[in-house]
Amino acid sequence: MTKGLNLKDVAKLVGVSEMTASRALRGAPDVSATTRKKVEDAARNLGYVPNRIAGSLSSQSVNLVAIVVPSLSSYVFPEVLSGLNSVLRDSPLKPVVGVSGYDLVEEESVIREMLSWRPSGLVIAGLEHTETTRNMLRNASCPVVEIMDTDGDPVRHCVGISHMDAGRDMARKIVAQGYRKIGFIGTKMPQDYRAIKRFKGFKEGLAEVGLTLLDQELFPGGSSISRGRKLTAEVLERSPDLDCLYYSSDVMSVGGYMHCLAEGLSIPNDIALAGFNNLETLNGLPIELATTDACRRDIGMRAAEIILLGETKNWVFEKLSPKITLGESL
Amino acid sequence: MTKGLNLKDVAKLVGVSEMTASRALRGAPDVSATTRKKVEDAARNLGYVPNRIAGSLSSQSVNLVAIVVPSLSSYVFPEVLSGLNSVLRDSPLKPVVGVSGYDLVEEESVIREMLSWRPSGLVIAGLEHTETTRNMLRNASCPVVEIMDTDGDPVRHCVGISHMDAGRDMARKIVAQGYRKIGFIGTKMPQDYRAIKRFKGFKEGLAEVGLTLLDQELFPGGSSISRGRKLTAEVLERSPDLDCLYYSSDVMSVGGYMHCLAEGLSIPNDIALAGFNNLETLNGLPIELATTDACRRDIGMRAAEIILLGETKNWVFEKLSPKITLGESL
DNA sequence: CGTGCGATTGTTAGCGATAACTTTTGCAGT
DNA sequence: ACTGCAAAAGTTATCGCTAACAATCGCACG
Repeated sequence: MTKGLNLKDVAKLVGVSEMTASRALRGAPDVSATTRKKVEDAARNLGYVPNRIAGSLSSQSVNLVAIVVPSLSSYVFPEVLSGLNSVLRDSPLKPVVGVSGYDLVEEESVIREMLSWRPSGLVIAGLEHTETTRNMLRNASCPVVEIMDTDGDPVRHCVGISHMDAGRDMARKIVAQGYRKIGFIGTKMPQDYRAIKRFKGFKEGLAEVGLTLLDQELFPGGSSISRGRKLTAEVLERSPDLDCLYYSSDVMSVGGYMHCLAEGLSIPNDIALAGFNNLETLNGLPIELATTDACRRDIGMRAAEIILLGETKNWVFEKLSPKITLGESL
Repeated sequence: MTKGLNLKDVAKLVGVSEMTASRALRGAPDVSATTRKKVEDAARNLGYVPNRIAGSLSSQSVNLVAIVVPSLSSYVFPEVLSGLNSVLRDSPLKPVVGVSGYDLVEEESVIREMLSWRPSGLVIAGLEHTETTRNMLRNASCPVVEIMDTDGDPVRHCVGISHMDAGRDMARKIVAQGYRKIGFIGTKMPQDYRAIKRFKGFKEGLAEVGLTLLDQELFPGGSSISRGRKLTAEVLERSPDLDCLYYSSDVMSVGGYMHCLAEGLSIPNDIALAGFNNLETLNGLPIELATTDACRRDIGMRAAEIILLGETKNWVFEKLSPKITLGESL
């Protein structure tokens, strides 16, 4: 930040005051067309890039929306971002992304960093935060939206789905399809609160008809097709009786499908599979795998709309309804 | 940005000057342990979040690194980010991500926005930019690194691979394996310059032994498994003679594999497949698909290291060597 | 040719922090 | 008790831009 090229240089070159140059470049009114053009040309020729740090400090406004997500290495959050983007595109607000790595302490530090730039809005995935984080959210002077999840106690605005319900509903569908020897395979298990809620809801759904899980595998690492395949192999090895597997993510269920392909298992006759998220990955597979659509894009869009409203007093609480697809694997 | 909670409030509460409070909170020297503790407690109790806009304007330094990528909706760039992150984690610098959507005009606007915050570094994917963008990059007072690609004319630092070479090398491998009736399937074709370069290099590689493509399909939309499957079906329908298909992306070749599964085609006997990127997706498949590892994580790490050096005069030009995996599909 | 009012342009005063410099404090050493 | 000096705390001046208010300018109009 050494290069000294500022508004004064542009103004001097044109022979107007800084104020006039400022107005011209911002497209503010009260500047004659000729002056505006001269200023714009000068700015372009000099390669002037406005200093938004100074501008924001002065105008007390920042055109940024902070988005904090646990990870970008899955198709889940990029699609939320895409929804956010599609709405923010038509506004002066720009999204800025931070990654918390499924770690509440890291999340706290990322959020503090974001808030220190005084954004016009803050969007965070999840309802679980450190107490300090919750305090920061409460004190923030911009709209704050917690997204993805509605099972809990939002600090401010909230848009998401109930993962408890999603798990329970899938359990009911599975039971309704006649499966009784059911297993669960989850990843990021201690850290991914939403996956835990689905797991909990799922078990409750089974309990409604007196069923319990025949087997389960809770893997601490992240989801991947290869991991899904490996864990499926392990679980089926030790519990060959299973007739249905519910996964915490579609990525994992695809891995399960790969295992079945490799082993020549027939789906859903030998084993039924169900995942979660309705990821794009499911689309080109030879068979359609059961899943729950998590409304990711909608959630992103609604969050953006709430930010644009600028409301910081009457909190929005919006619970979307995820839809289950049975496909051919249940 | 209305809430008035600033350093003065904290200082007043403790009964010290703003300067002392500032020093205490930044961990600067020349503050007694007792005063520091009092200030920290007061800040915590008030829920004070420093205003980095003011701080940066004053100190003329910003702890942000701007990263501009075409898209987050593929595994390609998140992995670059992960590499960047892993290096920046141990520094005071924070990554901030912007998305250009494979659009040079949008890229220009995103980069201008980023530079207006006077970051400590800028990382951009690709070597193709508008002339205005190139000017901004030249004038930027922070280190600028163009990543992913080395076939072209970098403005500043550059870390990447030669996609021309990558395409040519794959062509040679394919020829060496004995295939002669070769097709190509690409996506994002007018916009993805790197995919175009691979395609070009690939055709040159074939030309070295007097071969030309038997068929090709250049799809303007993005990659997906379903798209890969569909296009593979179309191409094989109209050109049943093909013995090998090269795709612009692993996502597409997986789609091709899905087509083969569904149609009962044997790989590589009926048709050989090769993709690009070495995405994680390839890992759990029943067979190992041929691909080129694009060194994405390494590129991210090297870019971060260059930014940390802070060098703005002697440009680094680093060309990494991608490795080809033949797998079982070639 | 002076008046008046809208269109333009300029001037002044911060925004909230920090760099650089100055002043005060605390206390060892004589 | 007094000097000397490092440690601790305070003052002042910006950083680059914009809000708010003040001053001109240009020209239609009576």
